[in-house]
Amino acid sequence: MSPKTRNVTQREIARIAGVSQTTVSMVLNDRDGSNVRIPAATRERVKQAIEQSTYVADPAARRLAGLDNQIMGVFTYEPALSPESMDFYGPLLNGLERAAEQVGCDLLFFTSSPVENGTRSLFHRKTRLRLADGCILLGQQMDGDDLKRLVDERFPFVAVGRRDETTAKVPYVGIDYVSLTAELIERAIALGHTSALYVHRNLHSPTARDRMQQIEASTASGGLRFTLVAAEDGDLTGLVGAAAEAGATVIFTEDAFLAEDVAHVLAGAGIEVPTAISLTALAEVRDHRVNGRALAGFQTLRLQVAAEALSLLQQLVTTPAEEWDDLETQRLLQGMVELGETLVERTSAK
Amino acid sequence: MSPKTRNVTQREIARIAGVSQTTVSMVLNDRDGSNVRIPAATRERVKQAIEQSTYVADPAARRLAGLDNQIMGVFTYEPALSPESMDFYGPLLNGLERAAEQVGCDLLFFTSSPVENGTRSLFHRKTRLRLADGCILLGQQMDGDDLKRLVDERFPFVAVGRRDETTAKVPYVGIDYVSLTAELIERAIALGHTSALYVHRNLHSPTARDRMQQIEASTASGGLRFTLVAAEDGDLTGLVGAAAEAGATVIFTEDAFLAEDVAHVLAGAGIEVPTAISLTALAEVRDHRVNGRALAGFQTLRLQVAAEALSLLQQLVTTPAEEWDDLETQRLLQGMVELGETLVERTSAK
DNA sequence: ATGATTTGATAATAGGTATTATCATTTGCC
DNA sequence: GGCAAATGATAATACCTATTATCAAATCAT
Repeated sequence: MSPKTRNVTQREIARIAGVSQTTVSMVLNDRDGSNVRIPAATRERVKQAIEQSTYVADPAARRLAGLDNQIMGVFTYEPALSPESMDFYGPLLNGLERAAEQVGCDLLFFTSSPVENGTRSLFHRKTRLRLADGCILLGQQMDGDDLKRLVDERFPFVAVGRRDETTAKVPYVGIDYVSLTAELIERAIALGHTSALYVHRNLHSPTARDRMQQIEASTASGGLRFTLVAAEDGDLTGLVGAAAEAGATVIFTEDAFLAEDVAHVLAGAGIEVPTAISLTALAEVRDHRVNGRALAGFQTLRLQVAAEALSLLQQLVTTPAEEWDDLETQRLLQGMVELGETLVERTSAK
Repeated sequence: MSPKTRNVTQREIARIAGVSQTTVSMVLNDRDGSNVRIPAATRERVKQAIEQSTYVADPAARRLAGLDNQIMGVFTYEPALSPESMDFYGPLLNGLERAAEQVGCDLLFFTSSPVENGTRSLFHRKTRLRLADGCILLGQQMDGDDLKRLVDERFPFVAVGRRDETTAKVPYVGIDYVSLTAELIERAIALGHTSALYVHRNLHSPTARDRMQQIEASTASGGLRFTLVAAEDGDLTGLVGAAAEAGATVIFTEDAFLAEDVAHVLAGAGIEVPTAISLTALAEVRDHRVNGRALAGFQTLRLQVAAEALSLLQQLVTTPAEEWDDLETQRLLQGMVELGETLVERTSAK
């Protein structure tokens, strides 16, 4: 068995071409100036030597020397590749992969990140974060301390989803839920609805606040009157009663799964969607169906969000930290309202 | 705005604890021997300093010094995160993620790898392969040159799926399709079948040969007589004729999708599955259904395959290349036959 | 008391790349 | 011919960690 083959280095190339390691580096990086000059002949000789060999720059050495490596970290606060997560992460990861292939960069998934005192943390004692040029953060809920520290350390990163709750200015790419919610409420009003239910889980995430803001605004301005129904861990008793009491003719839910649950509970009470009552999610609906009908809601173009996030991240990486303020680092993409077949004209008046 | 914070290094820790960088390194790695001794007092002082700080070892420097990093590369010959690929890659990636989290390692997806002269190559001029401790290779078809070079360079890697076509000994974890195929044929025989069709695509992949081997063996031994039907790009004209001519009472297909196509063509000819003819895939069937019935085939436990692959890879990484022969580097896992509801007792005799 | 050994710690170096500073040689000019 | 400037190339260094070699001081043995 032959001895372990050592990797070919610039020094090796230099030996072959009869120059110094410095010269090889200069040729590789097309460096040429008043201080360093390399005539075409020498340049060609070195290039030949490289071409003949299997030389590949050592990424570790490059990184140590402070250069970029076209490696972007990906951090998720929960497992991203499980079947259950696919509904949410799938399109994002798909978008990331496509964009990464496009621009020629690799993706480092921080699948380690052990659970420390309850929650996953990006900064554990063995984090390989610094190996990446930058990092994409995915997840509904993310740790405020992580975000703050990333900002403080001037580490290039982009969060997917709006994140302006913290004091630090967090770069993000998200969807404009405010506009979407407003638009869908408008639509319901145009269809003759005056009283609605909003079935939500918790109200702590930024997007939850976005929706709530519009819902409160609508109720305040007398556009569409909302009654809130909290569904703690999917508990929907009280739903039917609340609907009857409010005389609601349309139900908004926080997400598509909740909409399915709601439809199920309504069906149990003999209330048919959408003939008896309209139903719509204030979230991505993809191909969710209720009673065989396409659920109304949003189309959030997660593929584009992911691509935009990677693009922004690359800009951050290639821009010195002092000039980051010149970039638009907080970007909201416009989604689309998906009318579906479950949001229809007001039928039963009360 | 504060100046860019430099990362805290061992040198910095050393300065705080009043020792040398060497000592810090020794403490971190619990080094202690005849040559280097550190009294408990000093050791404690250094540990304190580290604890107080945010010190994290620089992975690039570690790598450059020839150490491992708990980073495993993942290479796929096609996009792995697209919805279309999910059927095949999904369970594998899920298994990888779980196993990686378990053992605390990160996954570096080589999503760059541009297309060079027709096919994707692991070894392009900017490959970041060496940044990983080892690499998992995924994909139905993989490049023989890549495999050979990996073996030659003694780079730790594991292929998912049997790979013994090449001269070099490729470490792999796969499913024993030979046993599964044999078992399913036995089952068909026990159900009274004597003549079968095998509908296949190409016959070049290793698993395709596995299946074919058993099919030929069965035909030769007079167990179950097979007639081959090639479905070039899904073209299934000739299917019905071949079935009639051979008097086949059961159809085997190369994969589940092909089984669905076959069922469709049969239905078009007024032949019902499984009442008129039995149908089974020689591949993973998961929750594929034909005429509302669970398709017969295999259960290949891809989650376990992925976990086993990562486990083997870790063994390779932590074992010097000279001793690799002592490990079982070619592993076949036993899958399970999934009887389903489309492989039934022979009905129509011919 | 003095040579041998143990103890505690560090200087020096490797690993591969990029950059800065430096140097020797050649060319240009009058 | 002699000095300034341009040219071609390299030595030295930084990046950070792990390891090997080295060294001074303290302890031991006789």
